[in-house]
Amino acid sequence: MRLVIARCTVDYSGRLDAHLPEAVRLIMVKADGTLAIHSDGNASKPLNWMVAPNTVETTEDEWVVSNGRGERLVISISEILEDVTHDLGDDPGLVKDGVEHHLQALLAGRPWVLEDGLSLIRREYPTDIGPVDLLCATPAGETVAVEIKRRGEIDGVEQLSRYLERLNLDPRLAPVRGIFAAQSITPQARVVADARGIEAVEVDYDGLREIEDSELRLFDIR
Amino acid sequence: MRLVIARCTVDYSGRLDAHLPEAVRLIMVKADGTLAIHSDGNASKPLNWMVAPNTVETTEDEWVVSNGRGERLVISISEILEDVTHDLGDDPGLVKDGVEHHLQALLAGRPWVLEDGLSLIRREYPTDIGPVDLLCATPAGETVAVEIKRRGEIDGVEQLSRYLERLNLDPRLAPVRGIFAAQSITPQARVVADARGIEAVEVDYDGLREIEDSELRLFDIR
DNA sequence: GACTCTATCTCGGTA
DNA sequence: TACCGAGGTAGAGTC
Repeated sequence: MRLVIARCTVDYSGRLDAHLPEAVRLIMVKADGTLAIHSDGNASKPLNWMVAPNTVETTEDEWVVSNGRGERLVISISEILEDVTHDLGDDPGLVKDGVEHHLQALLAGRPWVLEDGLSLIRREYPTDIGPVDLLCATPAGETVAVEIKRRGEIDGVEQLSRYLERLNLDPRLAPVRGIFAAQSITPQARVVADARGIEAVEVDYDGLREIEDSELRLFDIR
Repeated sequence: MRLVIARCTVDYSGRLDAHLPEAVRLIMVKADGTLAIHSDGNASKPLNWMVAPNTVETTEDEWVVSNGRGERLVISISEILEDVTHDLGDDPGLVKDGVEHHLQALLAGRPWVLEDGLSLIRREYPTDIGPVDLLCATPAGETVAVEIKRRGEIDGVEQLSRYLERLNLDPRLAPVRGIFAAQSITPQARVVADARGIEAVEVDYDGLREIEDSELRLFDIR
């Protein structure tokens, strides 16, 4: 990684056109060529950037970064105040916990916590407007579509409504009803779900994870 | 701005839980306290971050960043390889061109490119759930609501549907139909638009801008 | 402060 | 590769 602090102007042309007047900024260049220009205040995001894969050509007072999709970033440098380079090596990467995907995996393994007797048909059941998180069946042979969110808000209920609309066009599945599952559900989302005949269920993520842990210990499969 | 390159581990707890094993990384601290941790590859985004307003407490081998919303970032430092600080001063800021707002301005000036004979009633027509991009009229006196996006995806059709629902409650306007305009429209968005009786129109931003340029030259009003 | 919407969104997954 | 959905979305604007 190379870090340069310099007085510069910047022009970007690509997905839009943008210009930065002269000022002192940080230019960060990563090992893969990804480049970002940061100011000191008022934003965690860079002012300008260009992600790899790209080409960086540097002369003393001008850097030209371009890529294969017609984007071009030109940095004109009038003064360099700092210029350091370090090899950081590979990063072992981030371990995340608590995201929607993990919640989906937990519920796919035990759909009966959403409704007694429910069993999984498949995860990510495809429709022509995108995949349904879980498609399940009741003991009576009904079909149930489940949409899972970490935070249950109105757009999630609308997403499930769209899926139900499409699924109910399929005579092999219809009638399909919906369950909206989330760690927390806003009152507004609950109102909309009720109005559409969709059941809204809050699930206890930490509780589910503990159950999973104890099951794993029980069967000694760690 | 302070730039530290250090061997460290990181733990974040807040909107989710995340952990970074030990490795060499860049820690960037901006003047307002905004902090970001970058690796050298595979991402333009930081691995972890915490935006201002926050509190940063540093001891020699541990930095604790916390904010008022229960988020907490702990950096355990085992070795510092670089530590530089520069005052970058205020940044004059970015000038942009080519975003949705411009597309809206261009289409407001010539709505007939969306549909023959269409004329503008007003831009940013207010409803109680937000402003409609363009409200237009046909020669026959029909009302048409236009939603404009750079990229036309399902969310945009959903947004227009909500506006149409509200607008059709107003007896002075009803019936109102919709046009969904974007530089590109996904097949899924098109399916949903069709199902709702909304017309989906792809528009050519560069072409529109050229037409505008030639009109300006024609009337010599530059 | 709460709500809404845009974004050079970025990023990961999948067909 | 293109497309689609999630995101600790971030950030700006409005009320």
